[in-house]
Amino acid sequence: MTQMKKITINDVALAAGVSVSTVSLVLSGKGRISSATGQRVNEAVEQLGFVRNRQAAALRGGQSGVIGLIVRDLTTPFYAELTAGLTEALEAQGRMLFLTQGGRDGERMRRGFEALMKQGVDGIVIAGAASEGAALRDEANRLGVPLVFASRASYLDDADNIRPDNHQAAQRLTEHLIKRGHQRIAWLGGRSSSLTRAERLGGYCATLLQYGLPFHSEWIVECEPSQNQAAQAINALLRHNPTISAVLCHNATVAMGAWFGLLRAGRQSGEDSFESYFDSTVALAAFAEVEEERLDDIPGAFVLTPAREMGRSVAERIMQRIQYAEEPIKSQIIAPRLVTRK
Amino acid sequence: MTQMKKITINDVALAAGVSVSTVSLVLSGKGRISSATGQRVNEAVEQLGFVRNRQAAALRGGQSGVIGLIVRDLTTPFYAELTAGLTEALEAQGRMLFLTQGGRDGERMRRGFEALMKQGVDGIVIAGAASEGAALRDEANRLGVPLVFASRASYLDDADNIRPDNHQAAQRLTEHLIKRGHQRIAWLGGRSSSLTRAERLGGYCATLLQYGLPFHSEWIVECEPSQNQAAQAINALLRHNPTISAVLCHNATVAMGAWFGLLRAGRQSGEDSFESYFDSTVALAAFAEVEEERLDDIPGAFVLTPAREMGRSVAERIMQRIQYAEEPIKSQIIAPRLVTRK
DNA sequence: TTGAAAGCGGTACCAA
DNA sequence: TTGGTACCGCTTTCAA
Repeated sequence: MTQMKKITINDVALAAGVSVSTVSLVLSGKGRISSATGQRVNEAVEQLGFVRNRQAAALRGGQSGVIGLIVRDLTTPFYAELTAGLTEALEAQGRMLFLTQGGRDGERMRRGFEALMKQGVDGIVIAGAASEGAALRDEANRLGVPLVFASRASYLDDADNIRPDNHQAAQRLTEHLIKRGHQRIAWLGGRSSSLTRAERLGGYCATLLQYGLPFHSEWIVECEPSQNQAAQAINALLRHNPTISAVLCHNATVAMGAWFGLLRAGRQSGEDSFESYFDSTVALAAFAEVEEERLDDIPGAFVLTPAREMGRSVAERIMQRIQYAEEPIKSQIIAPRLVTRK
Repeated sequence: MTQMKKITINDVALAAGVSVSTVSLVLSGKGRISSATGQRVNEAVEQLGFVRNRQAAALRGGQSGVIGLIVRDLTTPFYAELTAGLTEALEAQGRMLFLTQGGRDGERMRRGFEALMKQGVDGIVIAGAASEGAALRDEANRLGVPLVFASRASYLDDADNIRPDNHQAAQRLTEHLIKRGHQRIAWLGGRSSSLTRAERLGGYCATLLQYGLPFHSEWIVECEPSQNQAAQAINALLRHNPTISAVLCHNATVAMGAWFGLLRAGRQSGEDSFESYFDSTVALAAFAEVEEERLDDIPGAFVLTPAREMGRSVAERIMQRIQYAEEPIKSQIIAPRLVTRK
């Protein structure tokens, strides 16, 4: 309430008894200024509570220091984590993030893009692009704005693209099971329309073949991300294919559902020992979206995509692109991390 | 690649054969302009692919149309959902969001605050404030910037504050159990240092007393948000207090863990029927962070704080504050929603 | 109905 | 080492 009027460098200049250009120089630490005036200016700044207006600065010369993000859906743990990593890295560089949501089907991607352009961002990140992506890429480079894509599966080839290595993730998980003695490994979860799933399935199949293990299409079952459906699905699967000894789950929800299903089936089977039933029958392994320390009751291995790290990589990439306009297109594939318990 | 140079209203004015002021008027739809020139200008805009620079606009005249968010931790589902609701509502009003993270202990709140100020935001939202909050509130109103807090429990009194009604949430959940015939209801989860938990416990106790039901401090057990620990904790609890017939879980993770624990205990108990064991022994109910359609295997009721709605309310509140500077301080309590399954 | 011109808060070049 | 000053892109009186 003390002072409602905005303080500008003029006020500072006046108070310090110097010119605005001097103040500007002190602020940006550019020209060689005598420590005496430097002092005076800084004192004035302090005393008046001056806050520099970056918009004005950006208007005149350089960059706004702001990069825009169009994220598919913040509510998805993966994207939330990615966004967190991205802001972290940007803030560490004194930059900021403009947030917009694209929507699950990209309905609002275009609007977001335009809003960001109006705000004069230095670059744009699109996390989880929809079909709209290609058009925006063209638009962006028509306008000369650096654009980087981050996604969960392969995307456009002729654009910077950072994504997880789904193939390798599946491979590692499958290999892990094989090395633990499993020969008959099934797949549970995901929708067949998912590209991420397709890439993972590729890694799974490849690994099975590589080890000369059987592969049956009936062992690959789709399933909505619901615990209940996963529980039912795994039991149906095992009932029809009792020889299956391990199941790869497409995500944590499915894994939990499967685990619930197994617990109940185990009970119903009338086995004597709880432990022996599961250890001797079905092992679980799953793809995790983020660090799942909380889900520590589910036995088995997880492979996770370090989404936060991915976010940091995205930050670096976009900053490079801003720095060197002529940087060639470059994609980056983030390696998964295998986490085994117990 | 076609045109790297930025198009300004000057270019448009030139192309349309009018003055910049005319273009500006057309753009903002203010002055009365003949539809003829209106046409010409719009064509030029279209043709040149002009994008208006909001920074410049904000510099001269009014607001930047941007509000800043300092969020404790985007990775928490609750805050992610809140943020999503907030951006949604803001975007619907043609405004945008600057995102910064404050950190779990508010380490980076101050930095974020200053960065936002430099960017010239119209207002600031702090979601999940730490101790730093009070200082920032003072700072904000020294600088004359509207500030709104959003949190999971009560916070500062002399500031706008939007939060869930934890008391009522616990009350409804407890009442739900009582009406289903439960008389001996325990509490599982949360840390005793949590204010949210304290408020919920208040509602729980109040309701028990109100119905003349027994209340034992041994029935209230702390527990880390880990499935495993929850599973162990519930079993220990029930072993020592076999008469307990229902358990309130502090969050979904604890609820799942408890459910895992019950499933295993049920098996080990050697009951004949899976269903009967649980139905006749322990019912679960839980506080959920967000819509948990995915967690549909856990039986029992949930009460959830509509975080997304909360985000929208926050958006409205901050916009009001921006609009009417002299608006009095006002807090808002968001009612919970009870969800029962089956 | 339209145009000219004065800023908004800074930056940066050119002189002093 | 400093000061003067012409912009940056747009809004907004004030005249024409």
